[in-house]
Amino acid sequence: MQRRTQRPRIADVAREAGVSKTAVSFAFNSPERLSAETAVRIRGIATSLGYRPHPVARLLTQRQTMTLGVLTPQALAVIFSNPFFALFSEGVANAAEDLGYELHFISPLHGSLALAVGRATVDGVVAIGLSGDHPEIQQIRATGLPMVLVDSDDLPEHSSVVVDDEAGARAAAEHLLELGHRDILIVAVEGPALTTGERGRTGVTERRLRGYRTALRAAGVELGDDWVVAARASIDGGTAAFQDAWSRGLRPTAVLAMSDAIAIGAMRAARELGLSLPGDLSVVGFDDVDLAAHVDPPLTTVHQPIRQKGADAVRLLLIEVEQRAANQPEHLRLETRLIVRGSTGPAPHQRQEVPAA
Amino acid sequence: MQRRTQRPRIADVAREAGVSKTAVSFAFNSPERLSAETAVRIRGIATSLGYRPHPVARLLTQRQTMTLGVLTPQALAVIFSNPFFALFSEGVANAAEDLGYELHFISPLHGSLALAVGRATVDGVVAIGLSGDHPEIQQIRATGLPMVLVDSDDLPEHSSVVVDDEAGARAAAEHLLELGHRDILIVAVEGPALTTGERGRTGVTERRLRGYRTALRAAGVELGDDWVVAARASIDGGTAAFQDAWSRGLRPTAVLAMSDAIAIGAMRAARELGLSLPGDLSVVGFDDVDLAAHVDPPLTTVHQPIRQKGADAVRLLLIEVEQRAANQPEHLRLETRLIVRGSTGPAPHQRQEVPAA
DNA sequence: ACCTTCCACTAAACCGGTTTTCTAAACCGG
DNA sequence: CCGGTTTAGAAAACCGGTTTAGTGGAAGGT
Repeated sequence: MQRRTQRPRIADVAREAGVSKTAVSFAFNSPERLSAETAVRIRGIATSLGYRPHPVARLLTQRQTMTLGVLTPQALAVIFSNPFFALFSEGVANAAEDLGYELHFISPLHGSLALAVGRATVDGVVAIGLSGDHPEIQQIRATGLPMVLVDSDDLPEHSSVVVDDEAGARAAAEHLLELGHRDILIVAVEGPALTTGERGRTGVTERRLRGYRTALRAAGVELGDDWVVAARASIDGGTAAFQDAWSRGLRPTAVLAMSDAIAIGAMRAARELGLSLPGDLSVVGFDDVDLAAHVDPPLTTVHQPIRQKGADAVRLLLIEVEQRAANQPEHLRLETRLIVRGSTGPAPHQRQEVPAA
Repeated sequence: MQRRTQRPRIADVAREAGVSKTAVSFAFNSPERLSAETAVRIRGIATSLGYRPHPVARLLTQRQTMTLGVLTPQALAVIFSNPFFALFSEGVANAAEDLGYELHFISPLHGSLALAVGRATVDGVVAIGLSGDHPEIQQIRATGLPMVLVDSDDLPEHSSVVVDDEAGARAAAEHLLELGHRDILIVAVEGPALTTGERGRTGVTERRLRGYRTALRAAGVELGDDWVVAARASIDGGTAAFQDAWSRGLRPTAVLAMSDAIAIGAMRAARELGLSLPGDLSVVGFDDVDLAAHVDPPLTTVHQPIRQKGADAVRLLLIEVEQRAANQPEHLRLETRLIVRGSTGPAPHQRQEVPAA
């Protein structure tokens, strides 16, 4: 009654072949240390037994996993529904693959990101959207894992890659102001940053908001508190946010959206309310995902080099991973630029008076 | 000159605390087996030393990694640029996360998918687009790793999730035929299936092609060999393919594209050639990604439940992973359905005569 | 014939934990 | 005060490989 229907171990192969474990290991990893015939014979027996080296066991001695982690403070399901993240992953994957690394996605496990990081068998992580005020940041850093921050640079000891969100946002707002808009609705990405009030001054949302505000203030435009709303980072989120603002009586002539998905959702909501684009309403997005150029009307948006962020982050990470020296962290800031397409136009001369939905 | 600047091991903590390795292990994993004060003291010393259990070492004894692999025959960079895959990942991630599993993406390593699978430390894999005639399929199966196939069901021993591609394609073609189209260009997804001629009868491309052909044949429409072209599965790929067909003198009144991205690319190319949509050219896509409803004109396409495919695949995989019994493989076939939007319309009455670009 | 070198392979240590088995002391009822 | 049960922790085996440090015999040089 042997319940040993397990997978064969190296010792089983060794016994069957009448050699030592060492010889079997050599047959797989350094066949030149064995006579050709022995190596072939051992490998033959191994395959006939269905043996393959246990990947975890070999990881234990080879001190690296050849795997990179992508750390996300949100659930993966949220992340993958975000086209921004798909582009970012593309950049990461491209760089990682070139260098022979695989990718492991790390998201909060049982609610704890630190726990997930602690369990992860990776050589280093690229953390996207992890800011210095994350509640578990200390524990995460305590793992000692090489880490590169993306879209956050408030942990100077870690290399980072950010884009100039503030300048991009400012350009977006200035564009609308030049077109004569004064009643501008800002739709932010919902997240801890907004809901915790003054904390989280370091996130993407805050930087973009600061850019918008700077431009508006410089133009002498008053921005009412309820003209800044939050939305889930999805098309539906944008639709809901615009509908909500509209139903609260707000009648913007332009929308500054913090992501393209939100912008597209807002456009949809506006259409459903009978508004014409960009005649009645101008919309500016952020990110310039592939989608942006293909919607109707093509979306005016702030371009940021998303793929490159991913690729650069991997590059910086590998500097740290591969040379275990105490190298200086590097901080990259990439440019953004406004891409004017068809979703923005001159402000209507008078406040529009369209029928409510 | 001690070059021991390594991370602390469990033995270091044990020595420092004056206890055995066992006690340290207990302090972390089953503190109830220690007196409360001892457990607290040990954990305190551990943190002060910066100790955390080595994740690989603990994987070796806990016989599972709580990680699922997503196996893709193509490079990850290709994969992530495909909106279809983002949706699929979303479904996979959602299901995996609910069950406490993390995700590891496995793509060919140094050109070999089997090598990558062999090295991967996962409890099972979801293989997307891996057909039975993949050159390394035997080696991949030899790993003995639980595996669920998506978009392929020609390995009966493995559970699988497919959609009714053929019926969907047929519906798409019939829709165009009913609108009076007879000159229909088919743009397939490029891949091994097409380039190897008759081999690979099992892939998505072949099933869809069969659906198109069945409908056309039933309507007595002749389909010239050069009216089936291949394109990279991207917007640009679709643009290039349509331009190429046009420059070869083809003048279709409709396009059957095997992915939404290709369809959108073809629409762009058509626009650039001065065609109006759907007046001069009707286009039908496949997949119904989020994007499809938001382009101009909204894309008529074949909907398939992509997220659900991912979620179902994980569900089937976990049945196999968690109960190591010899359970029966399960084969799911999900439905597709045609979504008619604005990109299709009646065929122009006479062959159009538009100026070449 | 003797010493050295090389070859092909083995034994044992090691990677860093977990788990099983065992033991000494404390506890407990009668 | 005695035998039996807990309790708290230690010792050793184990997970499944890789790597280091040998080792015996054959070949080569003189």
